[in-house]
Amino acid sequence: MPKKPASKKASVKKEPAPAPVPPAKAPSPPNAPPLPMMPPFGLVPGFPPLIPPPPGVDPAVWAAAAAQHAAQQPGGEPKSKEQSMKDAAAALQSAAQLSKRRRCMVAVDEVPGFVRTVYTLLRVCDDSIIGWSEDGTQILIKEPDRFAAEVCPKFFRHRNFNSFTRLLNMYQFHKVPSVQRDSKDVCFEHPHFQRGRDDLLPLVQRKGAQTMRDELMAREMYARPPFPPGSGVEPVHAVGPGQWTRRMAELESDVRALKAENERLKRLEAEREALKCQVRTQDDLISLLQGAQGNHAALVDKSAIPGPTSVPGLEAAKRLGLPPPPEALKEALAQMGNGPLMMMMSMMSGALQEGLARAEAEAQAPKDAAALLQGLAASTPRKTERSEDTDTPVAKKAKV
Amino acid sequence: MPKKPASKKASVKKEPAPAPVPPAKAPSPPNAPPLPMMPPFGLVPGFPPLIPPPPGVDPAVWAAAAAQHAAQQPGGEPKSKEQSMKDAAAALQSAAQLSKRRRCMVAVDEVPGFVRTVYTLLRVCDDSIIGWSEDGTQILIKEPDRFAAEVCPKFFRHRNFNSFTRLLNMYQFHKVPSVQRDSKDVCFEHPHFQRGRDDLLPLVQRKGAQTMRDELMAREMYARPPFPPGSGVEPVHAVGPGQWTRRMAELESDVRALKAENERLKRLEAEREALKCQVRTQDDLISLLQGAQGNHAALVDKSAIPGPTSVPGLEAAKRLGLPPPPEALKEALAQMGNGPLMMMMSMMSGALQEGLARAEAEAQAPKDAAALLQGLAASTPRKTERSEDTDTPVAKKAKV
Amino acid sequence: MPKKPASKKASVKKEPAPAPVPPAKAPSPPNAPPLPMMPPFGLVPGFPPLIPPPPGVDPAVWAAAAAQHAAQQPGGEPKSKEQSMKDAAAALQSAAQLSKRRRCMVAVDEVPGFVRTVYTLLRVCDDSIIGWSEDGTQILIKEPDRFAAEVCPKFFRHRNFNSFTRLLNMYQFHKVPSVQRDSKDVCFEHPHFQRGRDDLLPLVQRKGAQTMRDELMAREMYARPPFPPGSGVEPVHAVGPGQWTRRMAELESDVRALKAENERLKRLEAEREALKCQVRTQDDLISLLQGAQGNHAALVDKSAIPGPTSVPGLEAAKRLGLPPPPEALKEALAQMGNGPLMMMMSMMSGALQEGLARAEAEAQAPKDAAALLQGLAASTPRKTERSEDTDTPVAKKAKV
DNA sequence: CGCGTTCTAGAATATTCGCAG
DNA sequence: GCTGCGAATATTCTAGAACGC
Repeated sequence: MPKKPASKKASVKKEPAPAPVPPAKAPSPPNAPPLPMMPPFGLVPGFPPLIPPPPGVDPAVWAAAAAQHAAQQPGGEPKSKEQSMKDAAAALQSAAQLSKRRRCMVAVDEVPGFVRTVYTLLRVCDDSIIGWSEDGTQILIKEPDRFAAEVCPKFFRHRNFNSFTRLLNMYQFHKVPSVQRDSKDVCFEHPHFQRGRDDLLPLVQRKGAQTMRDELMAREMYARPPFPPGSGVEPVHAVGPGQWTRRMAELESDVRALKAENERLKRLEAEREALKCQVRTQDDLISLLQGAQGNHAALVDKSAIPGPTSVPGLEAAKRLGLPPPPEALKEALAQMGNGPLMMMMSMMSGALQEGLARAEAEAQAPKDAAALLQGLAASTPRKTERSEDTDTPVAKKAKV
Repeated sequence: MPKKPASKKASVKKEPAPAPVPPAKAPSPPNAPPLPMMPPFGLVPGFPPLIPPPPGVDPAVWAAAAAQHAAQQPGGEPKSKEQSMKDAAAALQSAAQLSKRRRCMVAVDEVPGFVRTVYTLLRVCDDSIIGWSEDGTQILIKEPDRFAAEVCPKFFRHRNFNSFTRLLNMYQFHKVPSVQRDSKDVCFEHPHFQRGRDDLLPLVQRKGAQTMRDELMAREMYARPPFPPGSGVEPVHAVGPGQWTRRMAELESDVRALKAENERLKRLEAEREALKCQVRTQDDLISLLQGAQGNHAALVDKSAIPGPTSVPGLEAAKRLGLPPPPEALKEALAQMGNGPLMMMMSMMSGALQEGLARAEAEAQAPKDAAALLQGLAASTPRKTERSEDTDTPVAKKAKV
Repeated sequence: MPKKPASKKASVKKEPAPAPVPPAKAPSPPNAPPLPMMPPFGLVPGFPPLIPPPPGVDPAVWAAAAAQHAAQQPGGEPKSKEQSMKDAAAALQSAAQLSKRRRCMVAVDEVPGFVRTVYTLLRVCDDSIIGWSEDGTQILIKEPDRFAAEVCPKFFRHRNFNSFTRLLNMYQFHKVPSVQRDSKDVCFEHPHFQRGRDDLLPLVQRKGAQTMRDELMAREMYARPPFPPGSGVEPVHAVGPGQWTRRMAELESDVRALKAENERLKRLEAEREALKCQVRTQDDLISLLQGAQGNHAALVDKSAIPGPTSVPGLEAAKRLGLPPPPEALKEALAQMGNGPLMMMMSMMSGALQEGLARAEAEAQAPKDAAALLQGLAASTPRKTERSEDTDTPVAKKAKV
């Protein structure tokens, strides 16, 4: 697995001014050495030193510890615990994130962020709130309330004790029933989570983590599934192993077909896109016609319809904050009596009738009819294989 | 699925001190009524009132709005915006959580917490940072930086603009590219997220919402092919379907789903095809109307419209000055009994008659016509299988 | 893998104009020469010198740096940072382009343009905005906002921080979460991107770069997972160990793509649905217009338009006993050469025939005409390849 | 074809709620 | 009762995909 141990320690300096999470108040003395480079672990007073030579330690984690250490360096004065916790929390935040994000199919020996966070948390928090059990195999939250209110928000994005326990459970910690009935302290443990044993931390893994899962699974499964593309094996247990080859082939075939199909759909989709534009344009046109109807002079200039987006009526409706009721238009149209169209129609009908009358009047001559007929006959059939096509609709309408 | 909308309001109080996310400083005025219950909506100044009787409104949300309202009640003085935002944020925090959590297989008309949060956020936040677009259809984040730094932590558990956008995308919002290149403002929209339309909010749903979950799950479960591994072989490491088995199963499941999906799409495609025809017909009609109208007002020619409005045949006909390529119309006509068109045509028949009549009048050479006719008839290849077909219509009409 | 670090320096001179290496004059201004340097590299104060003989350095880049350096020579006064950055950006612009174009199937040791740009950027930009981490292993963007607004446009074609990070990710940089939760500074790192180590830059390659192609391929092939179990089977089809892996990967990739595609199509389908509604509405509108036209008062009831099948207009027309065949747009129509109309007219030929026939009937020579007609129709050339013959007369007449 | 820019989605972890044993 | 877990959303980092050059 690819690991990048190099440059790890260096990254410690990454946190120039750890300036922990919350306050901006003098995170670190300006003149103070930015970040002492010495091995950062094992410096928290009262706690066993972390293994000095971090073997497979994630650089970020190392950095976190360093940051915390640095924060404590100046002096263990007032903020001692306070500030150190803050710093540690901050450092951990990033460390956790780092290791996690980077993970994705990580090496098996990676320490989950949460685990690291809790581990650090135990070192920097006030013992009156949370700490190790005497034997160093359990976590003892003595004051759950304070822990939730004061500690949680510094290390997590919440202030609920339940959220903390949820994650503990997620990482396979288990609650240890308190001996005393009334005591409010809570106790958790994990076989591989022990004081001073951060070498075991990588074994504390999330429930559904695929960290090594894949590898293990694969190895476990061993290549059972992809059973050798038919050799002489399938026949034996026809149902079983040979299945794989067949399934594989089917899958590939299906995928090929689907791809082709989708290709076709995509093409059609493009066509649809054009259709959309067309509809939009029609919409504009209709609006225009309607507008012209209402006001002969005020014709909407089409040039005013720059893009496909502007649909006069719609825009107006939008601006008015109206629910877009298409009926409104229709109603309005109905009420206002359609000017242009009606005009046009009436005009047409008038002219037609007139023309017809005239034609009739003039139609005394059969020869004329013949001439007409000629033209007619010539034009009618037009390469239509089945003339019904041409005639039928017309005929029907004519009858009406 | 079981719904228990009742008891919502009560649960609001579940968060004793919502104490918003960040600091512990005075989460809410000690004396202020925790959560006034009166109808809370429509009180934010400057924004259109929400519909008074919330139809599908989640009780928790209602409570949240109430809280926000209450916060503003005391006085609109200094912290007006400030404090109101804070309170709203706090209330929303819990409300959102509540409504969401409670959801689990929710009814479709529930409003996701995030959506409600954003909606409220838009009412209480400084307009110089974030607000509605003019027409109320878009979210306009005018100052993303300030939004991330100041607003986000009040309504969410983070201060990253990206996290905000991620969720917007999750809820199917889409970014609207800014017109100006240099402007840093960001714009998002969702078809059902509009100002003053909280009745539409239930339609804004998360991507993988469980609404469909059931269906998917069922389908996937139903087709559980993943179990093919040899019968007698796997038991050994029956630990779990390994990598390969799992991947294979997933693949097959996916392919199945895709097939079904494509099937559906294909069906819809057919529908689309009909739509196209309809549009084409409409286009022709509009052209016609336009042309008629053109007499009066000289309307802009449709060809001036940028979009792909052209109906191949029609456009071509226009440009060529017309030799009639009627197939397009015919097809459309044939495929869809289009009322308007038929009407049009019937009406036009008159015009044609007139035109013919005139032609007749101009036809001074009857004999020529007759001769031509004769010649034509004589020379014409007789290969017409059913000449009646051709004649019939004419005959019929003649009878009329 | 083939590496050709050698010959690089030589190639430097390849770029003649760039005023390469030796802007000898005033190598370093008195106080703080931003970028003094003879051989352009390795002179930045406070930073370890770049390796004088740039091994994998692209000539163009080298030239770019030189150019930038030269530009600064005159004086490192006011614009020092400002101008230098500008120049560097400009130089890089071209350099990047050049080197890239030149590349194509690059050698493995080429430095991608973006990488070089960032590397340079780190030298010339204001440290308060972006800079190296203390240990020189990470990029620290202290003010993302300013970086996006001020620096980005100088080195890239955008001003979005996200675009920058996208590329960083593309080149396998990883984000290092900020220590402070509230701090807005962003930190990225790449194992081979370190201060003063431009000899490592060639190792910073784009994700899909062909450089690694080989390695990846090899590794994947190598990881012949599905194949382990079979005992005596593999040998048979030992064609390729990675066969199964590859096929599987391809399948999965395909399925992913198909899923995404279908997702898109589904979305579009929804859009289409809206389109359908729109079309329907338009249809109604057109019907309405027409109806109004034919009869001012008799508006078709919308409720009567259930589906696309109903033909309101026609029905109305029927019921109203539409005024016969209307119109005569004659000259108007003829003049404006209206395509659709002409088309219509041609299609109306049937109706025309009828009208003519009727006229004829009323005329004095019914039978003659009828006879002629019949003969004509029967003999009429159906499916005449050249419809012009047929159509022309009619068209001509109509136009007249 | 490749790269850069943009928008969106994937993938892993974190936080919350509710249920079951 | 209360621990452990499923399931949904939230947050973060990274990758996919479309488009322009």
